[in-house]
Amino acid sequence: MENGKTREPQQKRSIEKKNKIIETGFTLMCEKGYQKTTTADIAKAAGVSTGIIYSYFQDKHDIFIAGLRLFGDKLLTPMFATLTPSVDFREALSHIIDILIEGHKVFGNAHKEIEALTMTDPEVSAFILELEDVTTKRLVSFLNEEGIVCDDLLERAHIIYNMVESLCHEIIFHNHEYLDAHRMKDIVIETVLAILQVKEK
Amino acid sequence: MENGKTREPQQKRSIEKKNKIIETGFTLMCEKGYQKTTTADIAKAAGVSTGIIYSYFQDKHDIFIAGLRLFGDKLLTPMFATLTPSVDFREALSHIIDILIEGHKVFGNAHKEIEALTMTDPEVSAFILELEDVTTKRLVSFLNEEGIVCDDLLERAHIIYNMVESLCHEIIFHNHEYLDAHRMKDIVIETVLAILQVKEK
Amino acid sequence: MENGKTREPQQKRSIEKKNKIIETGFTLMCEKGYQKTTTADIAKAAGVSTGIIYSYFQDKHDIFIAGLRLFGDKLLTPMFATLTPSVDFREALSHIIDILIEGHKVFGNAHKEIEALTMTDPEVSAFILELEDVTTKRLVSFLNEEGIVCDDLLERAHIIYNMVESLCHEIIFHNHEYLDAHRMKDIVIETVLAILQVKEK
Amino acid sequence: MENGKTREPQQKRSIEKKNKIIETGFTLMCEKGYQKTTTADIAKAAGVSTGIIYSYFQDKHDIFIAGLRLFGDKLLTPMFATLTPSVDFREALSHIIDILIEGHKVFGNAHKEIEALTMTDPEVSAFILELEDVTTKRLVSFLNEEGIVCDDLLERAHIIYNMVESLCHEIIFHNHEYLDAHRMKDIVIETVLAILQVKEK
DNA sequence: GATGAATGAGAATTCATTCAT
DNA sequence: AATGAATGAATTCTCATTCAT
Repeated sequence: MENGKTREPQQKRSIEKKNKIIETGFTLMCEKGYQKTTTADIAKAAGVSTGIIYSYFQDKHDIFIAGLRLFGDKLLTPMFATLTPSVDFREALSHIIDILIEGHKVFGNAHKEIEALTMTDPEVSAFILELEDVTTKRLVSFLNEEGIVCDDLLERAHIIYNMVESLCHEIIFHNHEYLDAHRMKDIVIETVLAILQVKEK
Repeated sequence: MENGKTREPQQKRSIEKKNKIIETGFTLMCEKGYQKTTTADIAKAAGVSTGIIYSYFQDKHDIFIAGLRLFGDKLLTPMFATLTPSVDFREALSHIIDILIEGHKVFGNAHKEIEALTMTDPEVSAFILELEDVTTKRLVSFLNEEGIVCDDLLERAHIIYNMVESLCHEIIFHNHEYLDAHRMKDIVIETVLAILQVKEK
Repeated sequence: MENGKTREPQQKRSIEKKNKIIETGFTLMCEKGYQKTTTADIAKAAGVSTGIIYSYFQDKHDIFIAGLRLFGDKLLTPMFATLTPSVDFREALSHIIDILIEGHKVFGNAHKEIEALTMTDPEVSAFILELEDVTTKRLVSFLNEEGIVCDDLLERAHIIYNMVESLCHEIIFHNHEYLDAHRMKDIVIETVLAILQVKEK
Repeated sequence: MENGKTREPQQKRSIEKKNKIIETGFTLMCEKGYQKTTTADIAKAAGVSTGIIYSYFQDKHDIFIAGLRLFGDKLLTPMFATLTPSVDFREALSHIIDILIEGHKVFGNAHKEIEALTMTDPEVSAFILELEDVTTKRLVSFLNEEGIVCDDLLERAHIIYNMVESLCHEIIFHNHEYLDAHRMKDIVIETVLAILQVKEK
């Protein structure tokens, strides 16, 4: 943790400043892209000097990782909170999707940027894989609790994960005019049920 | 088209050289990332001088776009060729997925890189949307030919498209150790059939 | 002296603190080099805040100068104390050399660093020249007391000074494996006597 | 040699440019000090862009090392050429000193700067030690040829080396007004003879 | 048409110094 | 008096692009 260069802010004021840098910096990186966001941009947007950034972070990359963790938590926490046993599974699924959409909005454009960095940056790669793992496995254990057990549940859970994720993207960015997001949501719910019911036979 | 700077090569030799730059450059960008690939890298890998690149392309970005078009075609052509009426739909689906996996291998890491650029670069964004549109719509018309007709077929086709895409990624990169790619393929086929059969009732 | 910015500490506590900064700072600068020693390094090593340094010193350079004066005195005082009339000149010379070696150890690497700064920094330059002057002249007056008088005694004294200095360096740092420091000391003593005896004829 | 970043100029024009950078850069570093000389300064003084510097050198330090080698040769070559058997040893000595003075003028202020860097920079350190070794050993073999043989000749040679060096400095910079350089030269010659004659007994 | 040396704007990072607390 | 967080000018180094040959 300690590297002799960066320091952990102790005072409330400084902690806020550090968080401000993470939030503003990460947001900027997600909006403009990692490469196109300069440390000067981040400093300006966060209302601090360039120097202070290097008191709290080793480099630009470090800010990105910090942002990743912060927003990763913001995404997972409410989602996991939703995965409680429920009488109406369909209803629960609909709710989970809504939660995920909200969570994804936090990341915004970041998702693509993060996935691109995944390819070249081992630290980002590790984080995003971990995120997918945790989510998939949490989903599996939830399904187990719901009484759904089968060999390939991990695979099914992952397919569901990807399907919900692309649904989120479509809903958030509405990239394709000819697609109706609400219809998609309904189809996804149907499909998820189909994926899981297959095994209930 | 003409901008007074770049020129369209007329001679066979020059056309080959231009294509070499596109292929080598695009491949490099996909492997190392757009930003981390320098024009010097591209020139060296393509066996040309840095200067000549600017005879054929306006800038680095232009090479990427050209690569996108070239490989877009390489991806779509064989895929579309496969979508011919068939007695065994399940068999056809399996074949399509295999073709797509092959097609995705061509892009390799590019996919993520391209999607990241999508966020900031309108030209890339337009291209990738166009690609998704063409694919989705072609899939829809194929399904229509197969006798599958319904209101939300576009949405269903898009969901299928995304599901197949993430399957491709998992198979190519095998990011998650705990997932069995072949099982995933089977589930995807099943699920696609489920998505489409719902409407056959 | 007063510049409206720095102040002369009155309290015992403050005087100690100022001296601590000079000693620690100067030592650090001599070990790591002037440029590579940051004010943060000095503050940390001296156990004070970076801010307080600027209460006692105008800038980093000022600390170096202060260190120079402090250690200059530490070097000269014992050396001069040794230069007392003696029956055995050779014995006295040997003792002087030992004293000088001790004195040089205090400076350590500083010597080179100081001499380098001499070239660009007038204040350092003036100080080091003054040091050499005082030493040379003190040596001359000592020699005079010993009955050695001649026109070019200043020049001879300076040559002796340089010879002893490079002997000190060799003994302290032992840069050249193939040189025997003790042999060198003997040769230097012999040579010094030779330099001076010439004039005794 | 090859590091994939810097390249060795092939064309006459480029070789001249590279040498210009070394000479101008090294001179500047010697005049203003290593740290105070920026790459921008060097580029400006050499009449080139900052970028081209990094085509030929890895960094600023690399330029310094290159300068060291270049001027090291300029110093040693004429000196070694002078060390030929001679009837009049005193005359030869006087000539050697003159040659060394000329050689040292090339380095100018560099000497002190180099010696300071010696303390912190292993590469500079290695170079300067090598230079001293080569010179000392060459002097010893010359003395052997002249018929001077004794156990501690290396030590004597090194003392002579240092004595001549400080003489050079005094003559070039004339730091101490009260010293007469010509008198010093005479004393040095006398002393050198004394150092060597001791062994002729 | 082709080359690759040269350019220089731009980015990350450092650190002496200041200043709010 | 003392602190140490904050500043921002200054510096090194990179690389897309140009241009003399």
